[in-house]
Amino acid sequence: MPTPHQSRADRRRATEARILDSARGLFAAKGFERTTIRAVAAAASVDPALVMQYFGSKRELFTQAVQAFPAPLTTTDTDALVDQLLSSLGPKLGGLPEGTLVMMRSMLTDQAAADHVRAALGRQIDSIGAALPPSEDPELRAALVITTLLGVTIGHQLLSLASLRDAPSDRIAALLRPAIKALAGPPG
Amino acid sequence: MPTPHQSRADRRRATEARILDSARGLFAAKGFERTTIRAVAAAASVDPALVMQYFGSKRELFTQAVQAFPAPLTTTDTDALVDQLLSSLGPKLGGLPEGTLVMMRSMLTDQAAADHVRAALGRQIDSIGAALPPSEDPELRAALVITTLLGVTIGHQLLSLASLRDAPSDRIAALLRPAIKALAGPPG
DNA sequence: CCATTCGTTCAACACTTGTTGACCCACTCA
DNA sequence: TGAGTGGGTCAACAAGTGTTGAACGAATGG
Repeated sequence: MPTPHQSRADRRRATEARILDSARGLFAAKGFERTTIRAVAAAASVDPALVMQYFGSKRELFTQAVQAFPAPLTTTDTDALVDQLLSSLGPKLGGLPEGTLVMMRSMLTDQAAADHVRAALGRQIDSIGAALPPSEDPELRAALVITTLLGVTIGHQLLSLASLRDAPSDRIAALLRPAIKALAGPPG
Repeated sequence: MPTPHQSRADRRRATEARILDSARGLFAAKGFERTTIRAVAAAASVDPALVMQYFGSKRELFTQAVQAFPAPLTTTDTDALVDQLLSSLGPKLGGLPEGTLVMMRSMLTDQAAADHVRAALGRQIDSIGAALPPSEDPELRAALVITTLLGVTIGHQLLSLASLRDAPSDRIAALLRPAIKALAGPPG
């Protein structure tokens, strides 16, 4: 049912966006391997061949669906840094962009996704490590901060652990804050 | 080259064990989907059909390769509990059984693995929640403790983040301890 | 020493996957 | 109105998957 008052170019952009959305949803839910071009096409009410024509390959579709992992943060104030990190967990429910979930879902079973995540987390770790109060191993502390948040996010968003799903996210943040601060370094 | 002084039954058990080992290694490295029966068979220097005859199906092979997720812990002393949890991260390098890594590798992309992990973590959370000092949300605190350790383990064992790979694991444990205690509850 | 078990292999099936090239037809535009 | 662009579909291929049934051949046991 073609929406009226829409130019051919508009329709094309719309179709392309619809495909990309379906892909993101499926990749986020099932990962790279288990998401099939045919399923994406069906979800977008389109022929599989069209997906190929627009995106070239399944891999290319994946990278377009992912876009970017969160950019590294920079703050010199530890408290502000912690707040910023915690807010990325989701002010309400599922606060991080779907493209990020797509990456996380596939990072344990797809080489390309793993490389991407390793690099992105590495950048975050460096940037946080530099912002932490002086201590013996700022980079290791930063890595532990990041992996802690990673674990909580996985349990919450990807595994849907009941205890986390049912908890208000500001409560989660409140409980997490002292732990993150403890990891970050010497009080003060 | 058949080892002499080995009965037919012995050889059969040896072959079966060799297949299971190859399977565990591949499942742990690449996950359920990307591990093929043919690859397992090749790694065990055996025909693919033999794998089927011994294990029935790829799924069955997987569950046999996994065996059990860590059993829930029970201790009433918080400090001892924390120590026990930290030691599961690996006294030296990679302290947890390969079967556990197999599960973790596939939990984000395989429904059965996800269910298994959810259940196992749920049990751990319950058990830890009951052992925690009285507070408002013992179960939520327990969930955060577990997911924190999960995240660090993933970063360390499955993603091989450089900052974690290069760190002595007792240093990791030392940095983690205060954070876990902060999550566990009120000091005392 | 022969019949038989049984560990093991061979060859094939049925199916799904990513990917491709030919084709159709509604819309644009001159 | 009539040619032509281009969004979209159809049908098929080649490769790889889990899985199966028949067959082989060395060790066994009577």
